[in-house]
Amino acid sequence: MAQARTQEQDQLVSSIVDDLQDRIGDGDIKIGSWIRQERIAREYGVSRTPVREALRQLEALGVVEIVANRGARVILPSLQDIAQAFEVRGVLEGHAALLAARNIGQKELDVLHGTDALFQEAAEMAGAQTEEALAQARHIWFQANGTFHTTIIVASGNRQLEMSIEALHHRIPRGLTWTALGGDVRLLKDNAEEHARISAAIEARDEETARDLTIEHSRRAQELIVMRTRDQTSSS
Amino acid sequence: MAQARTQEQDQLVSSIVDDLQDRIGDGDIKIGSWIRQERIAREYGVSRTPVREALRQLEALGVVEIVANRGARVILPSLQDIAQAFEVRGVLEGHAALLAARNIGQKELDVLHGTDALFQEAAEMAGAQTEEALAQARHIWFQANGTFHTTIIVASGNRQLEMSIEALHHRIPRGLTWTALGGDVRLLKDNAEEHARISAAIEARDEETARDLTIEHSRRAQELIVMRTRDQTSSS
DNA sequence: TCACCTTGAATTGCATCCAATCGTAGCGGG
DNA sequence: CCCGCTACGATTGGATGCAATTCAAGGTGA
Repeated sequence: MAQARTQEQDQLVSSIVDDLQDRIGDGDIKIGSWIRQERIAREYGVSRTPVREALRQLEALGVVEIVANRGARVILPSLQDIAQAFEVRGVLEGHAALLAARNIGQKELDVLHGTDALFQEAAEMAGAQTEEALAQARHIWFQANGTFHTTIIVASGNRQLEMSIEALHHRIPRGLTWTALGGDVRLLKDNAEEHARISAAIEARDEETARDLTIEHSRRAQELIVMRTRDQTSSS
Repeated sequence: MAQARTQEQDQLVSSIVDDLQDRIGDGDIKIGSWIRQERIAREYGVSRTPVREALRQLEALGVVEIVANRGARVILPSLQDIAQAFEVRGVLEGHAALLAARNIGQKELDVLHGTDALFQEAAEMAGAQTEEALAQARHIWFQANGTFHTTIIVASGNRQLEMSIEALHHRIPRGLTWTALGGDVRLLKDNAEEHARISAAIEARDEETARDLTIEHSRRAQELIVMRTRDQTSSS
């Protein structure tokens, strides 16, 4: 096992970082919980050294906080943190959409339009209301949403913008938007509509509209999340 | 020596990170140069272990790149990277200015206006053209510029925005704007004027103007830097 | 009963050690 | 003279060991 590692060269640390990030994103590692070096090291079959380096990176990324002599804990953002992150996200992705409207190529436009159908499909599938259909709708929506935003950001052609947005995303739990949409067909249809309108504005090379719609899109998600979180915390 | 360390608790790694960042920012460690773990470790009187963790953090911060089995190198951003970073910076700080216009308090407003005189002073001092006066002008300008931007960002009240901007700043060499201004009295006066206009817009609670002026301010700095860099590289 | 102290398991922080890798200088064959 | 190969120094990558710290449980005395 240690031998296989010599193949992977160094990417050991980065692969641990990526994997931990995924596990945190997927909820496998709970928000606010402690991450034990020894445990992670055993899971990956390595010593604590690379694990510690990975945790340091996650700290710099804003994913965990390291408390002296206590260890690393997954950061638990407050509702205000999340709301503010969505505001920044709107500004950044809005600008990405503006640039995308200017710079996007036909190929990427096709990819963008390809997601339209997926968003529709997810919305309709959620109508079935069965556990299974919802899970599948969730999967499709995630796929489409990821592709949609990534495509726009890459199409913007601004790598610094890309990095800033990515860093921001790492600081907020994944899947919040989907949770806020809550499988509500009405909301999902609206969501699909918003995406389609943004695509259209980009295709029409209407930079300002693409930006404004994206900001609005982010703000809507933010409001849903805030509302939903308030409901949950007040009803529990 | 190792005993003294037990006092400092853990902040060892973070203090190394901060210090290295400063040294890179000040040009003490050159852009594009390699950072040798052993050397840094000796300088701080520690082993390589905490140094490596610090370097991992700097990697995550986008300050250095770590090449497998070769070490850490201070990232050398291309002119395009810098231009794009300034564009993003304009968008982010523009939004910060907008929020600041909404949320700033009297105390912070005073701080902001306090910088007006400093910018003026720096501009006039640069007129002397002596080596000494320039160095002092540089110092005053840096002080004022740091205070100005920090105040606006903090006054925005959005911590995620603050973090995003800070992260962005770490990715571009410091002092570029000053270099681009090049001690030119005319440019420095313009620069002072721009700052004053932004302050005024914020005080007047004119959110959109504050934002637009800030974006324009960033764009102007970007253009100066691009021009100046082009000149330097073509004339050498 | 309760405050306070002690003790020990769990865990982290750092140092040290060894293996793996890279770049280069030197060497020999063509 | 040049190309390729090898050996070696410099350096990094990861494992291990040990001291320091934290937290909690148990014990002691008033």
